[in-house]
Amino acid sequence: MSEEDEAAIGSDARRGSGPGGAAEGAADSAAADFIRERIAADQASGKWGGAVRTRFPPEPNGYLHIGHAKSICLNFGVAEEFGGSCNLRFDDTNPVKEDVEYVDSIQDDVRWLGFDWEDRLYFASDYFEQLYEFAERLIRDGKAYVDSLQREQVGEYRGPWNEPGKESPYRDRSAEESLDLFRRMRAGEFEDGEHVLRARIDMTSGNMNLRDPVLYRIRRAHHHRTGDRWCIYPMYDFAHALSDSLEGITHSLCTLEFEDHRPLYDWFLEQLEVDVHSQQIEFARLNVNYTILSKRRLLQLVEDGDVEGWDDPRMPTLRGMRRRGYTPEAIRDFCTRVGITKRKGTVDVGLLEHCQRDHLNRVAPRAMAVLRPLKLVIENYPEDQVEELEAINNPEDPSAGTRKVPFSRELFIEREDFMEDPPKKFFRLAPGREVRLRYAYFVTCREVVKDAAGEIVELRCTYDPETRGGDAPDGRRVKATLHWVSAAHARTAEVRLYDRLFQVEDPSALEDFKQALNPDSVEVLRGCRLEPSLTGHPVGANVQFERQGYFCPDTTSTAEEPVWNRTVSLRDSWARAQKRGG
RNA sequence: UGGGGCGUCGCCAAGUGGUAAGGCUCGAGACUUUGGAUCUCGCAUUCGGGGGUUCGAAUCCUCCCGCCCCAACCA
Repeated sequence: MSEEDEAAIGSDARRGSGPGGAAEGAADSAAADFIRERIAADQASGKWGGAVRTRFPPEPNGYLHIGHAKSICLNFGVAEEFGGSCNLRFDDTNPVKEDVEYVDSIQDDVRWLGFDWEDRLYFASDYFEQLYEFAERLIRDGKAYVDSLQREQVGEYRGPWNEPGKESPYRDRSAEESLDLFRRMRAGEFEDGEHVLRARIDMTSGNMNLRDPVLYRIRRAHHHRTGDRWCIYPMYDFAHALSDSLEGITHSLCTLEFEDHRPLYDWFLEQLEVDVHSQQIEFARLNVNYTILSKRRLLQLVEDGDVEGWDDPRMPTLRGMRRRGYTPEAIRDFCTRVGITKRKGTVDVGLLEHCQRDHLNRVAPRAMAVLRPLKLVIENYPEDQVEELEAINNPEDPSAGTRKVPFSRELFIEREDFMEDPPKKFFRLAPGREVRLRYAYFVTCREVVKDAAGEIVELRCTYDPETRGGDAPDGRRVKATLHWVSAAHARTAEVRLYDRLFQVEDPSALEDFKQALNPDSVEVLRGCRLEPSLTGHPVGANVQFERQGYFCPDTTSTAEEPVWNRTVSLRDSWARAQKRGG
């Protein structure tokens, strides 16, 4: 979106390079998708005078999710790449479902994702007066009429796919009569549902959208922007096509289910002889396995309390992902890697996770945190001594520098880093075995202390003072390096580990998608110990807990009671090997 | 059943008549003070199927099969 970015948009700067020079890790010069090819062709042929104007047209009836991100990246991305612009337009033609809560959150989410519509914020409702004029014109031209059939009758007359529909007895109403009725509809003289304005197209068309589609319905509902000024509201097809035209949209990109609406879209623009006949192009919407991307169903989860809200970290909403710690860079990278085609498919969440790890690996500072603490006492380490050991903040980024981490006689290590009776390939701590404590010393386990119940409560170890920093002067090697935290200096925190919200790949295929909800989608760990440098870490700021994953403080986190979310775990080849081996 | 689309590796996805890119996943190895990262190597004789055209087809023709969307006064 910046000037530099636009300047950098060469003929093949198709992918990646979102705002802020985002997706560096993404494919460099990948082939353009069919939409970009088409736009490039239009630009080359001089159609539209080389202009490219797109729009992202959400209906403010829910929160944006990862599926919308694909569309946002496409629309804003294409505009940016071709030196055009992208509008943010709310498709707010159905007041009973829409709310300002959503228009606010949507703007916030689009901005967070990294896109800027500058002063081009529009609402279909801003065009209500113009749309009304267009409607009157259609009536005057004999291309639309007021129908007074009952709602159910309209459906019956439309007929089934395989037979032609029946024309409404009101279809031949004179233009004058229809015009009068339509004006009175607007004036509020009729009850909801009493009349409807329909286009006069073709009741025998194989395309149901052309069987005299409804243009306006009477709906006495308070609109979030126009209040009670209107009691008739335009339908999507009519409003959308004309809003696009009014805004001078050159390429109107939408999802596949609108493919057979295109003839209707074109019909409106042709009949009304508008200046700009926008081109609608359809692409496949995004699907991700183990989740659900349906505003209706997501709303249900929220309303039924299956999740904490729209921003629950397990939700595929942009809000939820943001709270969980997902970054705009990763989401944008994901969207470009997924591509744009007309094939419906389902992308593996693994790709999303990979994109997130890829980004965070490069930018997230490292720290040590023990999630399931096991006390480790170094018997030969001085009782009251404390050393400040130097640790690297990010091995992938030398400029991130180093920090000091306190080390003392009593530490905590991860419970799963010790096994009393280790299997063959287990390299971590075990009785009599020596391992390295990261950035500290080599320690050897001398004794395992258990409580009455036989539970391991403490490990007694000895350390080798010669190995300070983590290297043995005699060249001695260890097979494992463990993270740790000094017991006296550690900060206690709650950590939430998230797993997929659903346990089946395609919950929407089920009769009741809720049956597939994963009962273990969140595991709350209390009493976790964090290294002191993490104290007061800002909400949402990502850090890698070494050997474990990427985490960030939750929105509910406070200085007194820190709460961290795991965004995504690190790849764990040990865990995978174990799983594989049964 | 009428209309509109889509079928290339487990998942995405290039390919547009010249002899199957890439990413993710997965497997093997190297390296490693994160069993992370990185690095090497491997992973479709075959493009939903059958015919045909052609010196040559995933790409052209043809027939068939499969899947998705559409009968809201939702978007």
